[in-house]
Amino acid sequence: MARTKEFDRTQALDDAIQVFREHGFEGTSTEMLVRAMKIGRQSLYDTFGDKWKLYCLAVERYAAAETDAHIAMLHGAPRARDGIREMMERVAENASQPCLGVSSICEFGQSRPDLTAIHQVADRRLKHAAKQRISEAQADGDLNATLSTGEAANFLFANIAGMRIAARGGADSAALKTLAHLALQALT
Amino acid sequence: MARTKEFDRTQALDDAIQVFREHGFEGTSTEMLVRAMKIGRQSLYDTFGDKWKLYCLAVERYAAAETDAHIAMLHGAPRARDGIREMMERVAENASQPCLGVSSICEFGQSRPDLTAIHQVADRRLKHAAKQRISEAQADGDLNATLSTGEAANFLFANIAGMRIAARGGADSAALKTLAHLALQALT
DNA sequence: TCATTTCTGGAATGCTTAGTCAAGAAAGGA
DNA sequence: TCCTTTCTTGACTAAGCATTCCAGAAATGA
Repeated sequence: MARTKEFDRTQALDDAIQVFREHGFEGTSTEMLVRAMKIGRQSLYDTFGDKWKLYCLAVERYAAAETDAHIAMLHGAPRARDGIREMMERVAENASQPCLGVSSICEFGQSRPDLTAIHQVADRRLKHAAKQRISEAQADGDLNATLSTGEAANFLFANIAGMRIAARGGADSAALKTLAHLALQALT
Repeated sequence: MARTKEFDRTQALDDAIQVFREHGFEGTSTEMLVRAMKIGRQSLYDTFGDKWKLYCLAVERYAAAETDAHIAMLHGAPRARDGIREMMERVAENASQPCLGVSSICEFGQSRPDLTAIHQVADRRLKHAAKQRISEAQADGDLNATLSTGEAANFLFANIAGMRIAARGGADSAALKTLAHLALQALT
């Protein structure tokens, strides 16, 4: 068998993610995709099926990467509370680029079961890690121990989404940092 | 001059708002609009110009009404802190329907100056009212007076957006109420 | 060199879209 | 009654869309 030219699927998918982040699903045409991905139209359809499947793959990959990054921050400091702060601060620093997770939830809500399933997988994993770390911080006396860890985690995630909307609406870096700080302080 | 049949522009615009809330700009076709608005296609173009102008009008009207409702809640109780709480609780109660403000910011970011201008008008008005009421609550000793009123207002707005994203992602009413409560408590 | 495989790019298909046009129905004033 | 205005309806145009088809280029193993 002859092994022949192969484009980098992962790179192409990352390029697609960038386009979907900026323009959403409906706002993105296949023309925009093939240009950004630098592959032929046929390769796109052969490799990814169709536009919707590609979008789902993009959301899945983005969510996994984003979850990894959140968890890495959560565990990036010995003290649990510092880890939580680093997670929130990283969001503030990266919020100038739109979030595909927020965008896809906003665009489709719960109307597409396959998309909802993708979100749930990432959500569960992140929530599990966050609850653990929140629990630790509570044990350290750094966070209010009367709060349920699940509620505290939900609050952090809602604030992350809020920060990202604020950023997309024009909030500057300093304002985002303040939001991150206030969200963390709320759990103290 | 003969006054003749006239459809209700305001009602038609409200119908358009409903469609745009659910499907966004790109996800809405003129076919969906004329059906929902119960007017002829020609009437739509004669009255509102084109799809984009109709969308801007819808966002503007929605933002004005939503701002009015927020402000009404803010002033719905003698004690400033209660007014702020009522604003947050109303959001929790109404969050099952998607927010056109969040949606349009998510879909277009800062890329359309006319849309950005519409948001800014509503934002400024709401922020002004919120800052006043926050300031009162601080004077009452109900809110942490070391916080800048602007930062506190931004925090509340970010939490409103976060609650709405959470709701669109499937959060139930109890979870939203908890988010509202935590956001308010954060400013104490 | 040749064969095999994969990617490319343009052309074609068929559907959907936004927006226009034109004929006529509805409604009320004169 | 007739006239004027506004709304409706369906047909139409022209562009854009996702997707498929096809001919050939690129790349590599034999």
